Amino acid sequence: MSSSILTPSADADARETRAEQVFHDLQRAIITGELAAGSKLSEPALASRYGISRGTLRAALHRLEGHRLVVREAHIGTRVVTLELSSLIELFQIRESLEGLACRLAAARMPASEIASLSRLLDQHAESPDFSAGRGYCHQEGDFDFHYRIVQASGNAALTQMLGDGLYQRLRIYRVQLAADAGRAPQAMIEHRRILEALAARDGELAELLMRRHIAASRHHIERRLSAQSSTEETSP
Amino acid sequence: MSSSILTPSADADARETRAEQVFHDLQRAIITGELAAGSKLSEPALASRYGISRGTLRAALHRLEGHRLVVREAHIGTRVVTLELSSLIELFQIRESLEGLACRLAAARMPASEIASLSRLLDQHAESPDFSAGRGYCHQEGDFDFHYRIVQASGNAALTQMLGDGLYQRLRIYRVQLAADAGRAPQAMIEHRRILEALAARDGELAELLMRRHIAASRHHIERRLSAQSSTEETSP
DNA sequence: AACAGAGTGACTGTCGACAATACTTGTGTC
DNA sequence: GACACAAGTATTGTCGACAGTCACTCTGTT
Repeated sequence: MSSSILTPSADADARETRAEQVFHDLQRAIITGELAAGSKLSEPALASRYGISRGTLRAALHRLEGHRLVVREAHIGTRVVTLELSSLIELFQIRESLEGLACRLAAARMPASEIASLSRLLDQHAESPDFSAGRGYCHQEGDFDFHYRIVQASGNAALTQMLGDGLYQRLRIYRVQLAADAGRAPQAMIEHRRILEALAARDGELAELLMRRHIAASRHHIERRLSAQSSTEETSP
Repeated sequence: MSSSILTPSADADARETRAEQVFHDLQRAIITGELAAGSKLSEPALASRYGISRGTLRAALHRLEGHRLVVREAHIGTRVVTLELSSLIELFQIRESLEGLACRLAAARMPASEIASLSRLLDQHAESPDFSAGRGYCHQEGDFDFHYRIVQASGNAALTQMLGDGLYQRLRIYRVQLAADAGRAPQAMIEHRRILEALAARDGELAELLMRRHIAASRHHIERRLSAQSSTEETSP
């Protein structure tokens, strides 16, 4: 089997529809901040930019709306979702609950080979230059890889879809733009290892508890970081 | 002044778009089973049936896809989601987790007036003829009203949207077609009252625990009911 | 000068038609 | 009789154009 760890996007398949190509590209642009949060998306402008018809572009926008990456209002237009601290906290509360569930399920069903593979993934992360420098890791793709692979191992397809297609995409917007997890990489690595140990021991209750604490700690870290950031920016408009 | 700006008759909402009207009607048709699960939705047929263009109908189908009520495949077509027991169990696992979270949050934030209002709602349910007859209640709108109002009281908008726009709609498909909760109404009523008591006592931990048990009991009830049903229907195709 | 209203401009909603792809049917061969 | 292949049909993807609605501007009045 090809050992490529894929993100759920970015497969430029020839059988892919134009609307799907544009959807994926817009999704990437929104996540990376290339399209600023809250900015309006003009249908004629985007259609001509991608060289497609407005109808095709609207299909892509509708898909983005389904993934909660844009909000549409009748006769008004389409805007990229805005990111507010309160919404970010809400998403982390949901993550805490759902990934705890995923951990409990994964402890019972995850194959030993997959557990070993995840352990090697953590080793790779620990050896990466980004991690050694104290930056990156958490707001990289890799962090979601660890979490996402546990979610996949839960065997709950609806859960995997709900987190992978919806929640994680939205969270990546925050991560890229706010660098929300900066400085927490070493502690997060320790917590990841402990979660993996609980999974290896087939202790679902413990794995759930550790994952909930891990995500709660991330949430608290972001809360402190953003509140401090906002207090130093009181003079800016 | 000219008295006839609007004819007050039969115009559902003039500000609602045709595509939105059709979306709501298709959503209703799917939930009620008027459109059978797994059946294919022909764009030309539906467009002519609603008297709209195919482009407009496609917008409605895209919104249904976003709500996970239909699945679309490029160059193949659109089908109503199929309901399988395994998926139903998955959705209940997610509900158990998320509504437990909602209960814990609601215990801290729910206004006393809303708790009193919910108590009166349960009284109404208990007095309804459907409940006394031992049928209904649970797979009525009212059951979701109780649950949904707790979710709303959690104050987590993302959670409310995730459950209300997504999960509950899909669950209603099962409820309508399988009458999954038949016979459990009295027990469910007792559990609802205990959850409400925990909320009134501001005991978030207990409220979460009770809600999780309540939903788990529903899940077990459905599992037993459907396994028994499938064993008696072995002769049917 | 400030506010209200009409007019203009742009954008979104909707439509019908054309092209590309998938499914169906009929035929021929083994 | 069954299977494989090819033509035909139906359905989906895409496009350009028209109509309705909203936002902005400019003018006129108080």
